Amino acid sequence: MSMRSDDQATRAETVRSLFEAIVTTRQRRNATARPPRRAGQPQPRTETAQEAGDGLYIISVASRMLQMHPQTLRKYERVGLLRPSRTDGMLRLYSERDIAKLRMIKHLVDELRLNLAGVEMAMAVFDRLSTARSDMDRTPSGRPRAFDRAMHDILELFQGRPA
Amino acid sequence: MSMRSDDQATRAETVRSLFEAIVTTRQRRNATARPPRRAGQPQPRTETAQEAGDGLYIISVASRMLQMHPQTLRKYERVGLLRPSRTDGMLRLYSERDIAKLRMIKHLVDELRLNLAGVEMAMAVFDRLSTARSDMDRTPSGRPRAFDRAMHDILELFQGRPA
DNA sequence: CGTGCATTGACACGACTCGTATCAAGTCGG
DNA sequence: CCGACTTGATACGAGTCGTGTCAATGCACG
Repeated sequence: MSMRSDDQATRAETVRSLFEAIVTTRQRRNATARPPRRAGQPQPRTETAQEAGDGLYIISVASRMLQMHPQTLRKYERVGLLRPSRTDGMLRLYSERDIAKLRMIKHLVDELRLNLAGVEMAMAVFDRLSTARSDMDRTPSGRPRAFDRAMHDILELFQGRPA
Repeated sequence: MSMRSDDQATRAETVRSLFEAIVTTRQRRNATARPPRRAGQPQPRTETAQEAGDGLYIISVASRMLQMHPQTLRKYERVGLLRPSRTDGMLRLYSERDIAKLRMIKHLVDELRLNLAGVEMAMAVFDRLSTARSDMDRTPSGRPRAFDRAMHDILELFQGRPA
């Protein structure tokens, strides 16, 4: 009882990083434009049609990474939970941030048993909270307003704002 | 199109009060112990089996007030969303606060299409937020801590805290 | 103190949601 | 140009949720 298995511990750690991943990815996207991809390297990667480089994955690769069915990924996009970019030929391209988001969705659905409406709500709440958090870090003087705005937004979410 | 029907307007007002009702009821419960029930009065109420007095309603009355099926109310209690008090004979007694909670649940299920797991999550988030709010009002000096604690709690909810 | 109506818990059924399987048509890269 | 992959659409099984029904029990009223 008092002993946590290693599996439990690592799973908890993974879960904790689900949400951090999304904000950090968002921050990185704003901060550094593109650090990797050294120019001199001759790109010895095999790079079949599977990979599009630079942290973009087509659906087969993404679904294998996430252990999720490709049709599930397509359905999530269909209901508006996600919007991966596309190639010219309309092939889906999942970014690292998309992957993190999908991992979070998978957790909310599989572990917490939320339906897709609940997932949408949870992600919206999370978004408002992390926005307030970063606003507070940026301008500590406006802390109360940030919280009040987040609370107001979340209350409106609960009240069924369509947008 | 540009004209909102009275029905829409009143419904929006009702929805806005759903959440307020819960906190105000909670506050009232803490503030004044029990103002009604004058001792000298001979209790001239007809009081069929329908009413238990003092803002307590048996299931048939509650379900009629809320336009919800009695079995639905029982199921909500069964899954842990609610815990109405009971008479000695195990009859359910729904308080005003229970009614407000049920109204909120009805909205989350019917309008926002959440499943019961989502309802539980939403109510827990709402609880953490309103707790933080009242903490902040009580001790303005500890504002940042209140927000951080609420955010931390909500994050843990998303991570699947069983309790 | 009995009689009739309401409530209790348990079970079952229909509608809906969600993940998955399948299909023909179109896309991609060698 | 060809084979492997992706696309959107459709269909099916499993699970959830609201509701209906049932026998047993509680409660108010005469």
